[in-house]
Amino acid sequence: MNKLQELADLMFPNVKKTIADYEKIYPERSLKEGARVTRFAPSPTGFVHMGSLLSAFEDYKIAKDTDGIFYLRIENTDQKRSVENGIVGILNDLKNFDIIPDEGMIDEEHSVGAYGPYIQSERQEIYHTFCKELVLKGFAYPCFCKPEELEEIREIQELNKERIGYYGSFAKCRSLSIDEAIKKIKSGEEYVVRLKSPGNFNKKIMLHDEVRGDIEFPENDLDIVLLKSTDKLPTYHFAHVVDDHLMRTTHVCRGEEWIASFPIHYQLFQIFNFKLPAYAHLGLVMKIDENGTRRKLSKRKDKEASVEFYHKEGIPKEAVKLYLMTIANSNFEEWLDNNPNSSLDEFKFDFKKISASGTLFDVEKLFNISKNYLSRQSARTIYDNLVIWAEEFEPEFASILKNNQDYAIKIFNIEREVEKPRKDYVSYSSIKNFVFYMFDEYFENPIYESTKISDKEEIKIILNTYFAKYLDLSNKDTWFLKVKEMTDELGYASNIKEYKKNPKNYKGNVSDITGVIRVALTSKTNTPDLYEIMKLLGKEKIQERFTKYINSLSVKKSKIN
RNA sequence: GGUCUAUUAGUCAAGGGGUUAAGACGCCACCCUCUCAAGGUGGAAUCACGGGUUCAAAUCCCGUAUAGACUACCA
Repeated sequence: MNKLQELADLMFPNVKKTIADYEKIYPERSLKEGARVTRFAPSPTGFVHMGSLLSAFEDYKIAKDTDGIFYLRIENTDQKRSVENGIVGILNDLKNFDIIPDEGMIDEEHSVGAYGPYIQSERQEIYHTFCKELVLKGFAYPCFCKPEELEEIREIQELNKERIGYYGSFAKCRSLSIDEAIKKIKSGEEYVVRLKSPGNFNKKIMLHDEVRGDIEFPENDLDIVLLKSTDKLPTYHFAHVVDDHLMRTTHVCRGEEWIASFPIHYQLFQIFNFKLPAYAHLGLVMKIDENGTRRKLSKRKDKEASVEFYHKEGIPKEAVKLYLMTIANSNFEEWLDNNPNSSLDEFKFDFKKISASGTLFDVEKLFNISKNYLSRQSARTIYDNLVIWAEEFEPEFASILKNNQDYAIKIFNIEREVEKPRKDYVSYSSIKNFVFYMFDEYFENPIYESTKISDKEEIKIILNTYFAKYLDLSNKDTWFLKVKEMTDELGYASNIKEYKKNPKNYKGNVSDITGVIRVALTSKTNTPDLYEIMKLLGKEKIQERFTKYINSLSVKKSKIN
């Protein structure tokens, strides 16, 4: 038996299969011409954040636009980062945005699809088979360097202003004889498995990126770690190459942070003689941090990075999706404008329209999209979704809504379901502030905003006159005519233009009058259409609230005196 | 330090040799209007800098600057 074989057997005693066996188990997919296979490959470290959601979404679209396959692979080779129920969490977040994988994990333990296991911790045997073959071919070797030694190498490199890394003459264990390696392993020394890189840093290679075009890199000459020491689980680089080859991924669409390791991945594909998939490196989602500089949106530090944040805010997921689409493909907004009634599935992604530069996450824009989205929903839809949201985040409001279903829907229908609907709700969480005054439960001790007319006696006259003689809700136009009539009678201008010309001739104008009525009924100076509000409130409540308002004024006065 | 990427208004961006340099969000003004939210009209605001190439450069080339990513037995 040759020495290399002995070493390989010692390192991987349990490997029974060969790469060729796996090639048979996972044959090339028979998909129609041009169909793309993509994947989303997160670590189960908790919620999906905006950046990865965007990337998942692009992967999904890129596959679906061609009737291809989109699958979910869980990258849990770093066991200490894994979080309980992390997979279900990811699945739920994706599902929430209608991203349903065709293959991959479906819960913490199970998966569907013929190219599994789809969780890396269960692919150990595969990685070892591939790695063993590398050892046999002289492309991988055990490295016994301790962390301190690596640190030392690094310090020397920094001191001499040399390139940092484990390569060339710095790669001590590379030149270890096979016998020595065997001896060390037998004596129980800890080791990692490293790539014996055949690359030359002074040689250039040209790699193609679907988003950025051709990029020139130096060849990789780093002896990167393939298998980690303690559990012999693969590193990202190695797992990526093995998995994406065996799962027959055609398009690797991932964040820009990976672009620097592209030469490593290319080299591994070369060594194995595997077909290189197409790569697309997406611009990162950024934010401005406290120091005023841009940085990658961070899962840990930025609350707005989490999908959960928008859920709490009550931003409809459809709006988040629309926003993601607008930052994902630059021509999406235009397409939406031209195809307002088409299904989003009809929009096709284009690599050329994916931005290469990082995008600042723009919450204002999201709010605007959300506002427009909500304005197009029916009152019933608003009601249903609001109740669902409120049950989770504002239970009291939820029960009020449920006890007054028909009434609530009528409220939401004010200036809705018309050609140019009202646009004031930006999120479910914002709705209560727009409608609370319609419910007596929230109108027990209203805080009245101040009006232009502040004299109590005058207010009393206005409200009493209005209630006694001019409260006619039979028709919006006649109602307003009545209001104008009263305005003139009380010495105010019913015509605002007229008033502006000669303000001295009047005590005020019609908006001052309606202002008083509005505040009396709602406590607010700004509300939707007064006529609609009064119709819903009804005569009895109007009277009640007028009285309440007038009383509140006297209370205030006596307090001041 | 090294490698790579990016750079068009406050933000997202179109445009890839000749354009009055699109559009969206935001901002401002006016119009409409019973108040808002809208809607309408208009406006301010952009090609990072320096050199080339060219009759002509935001666009091509070379530098520089700035920002970001990577440079882990994290992904």
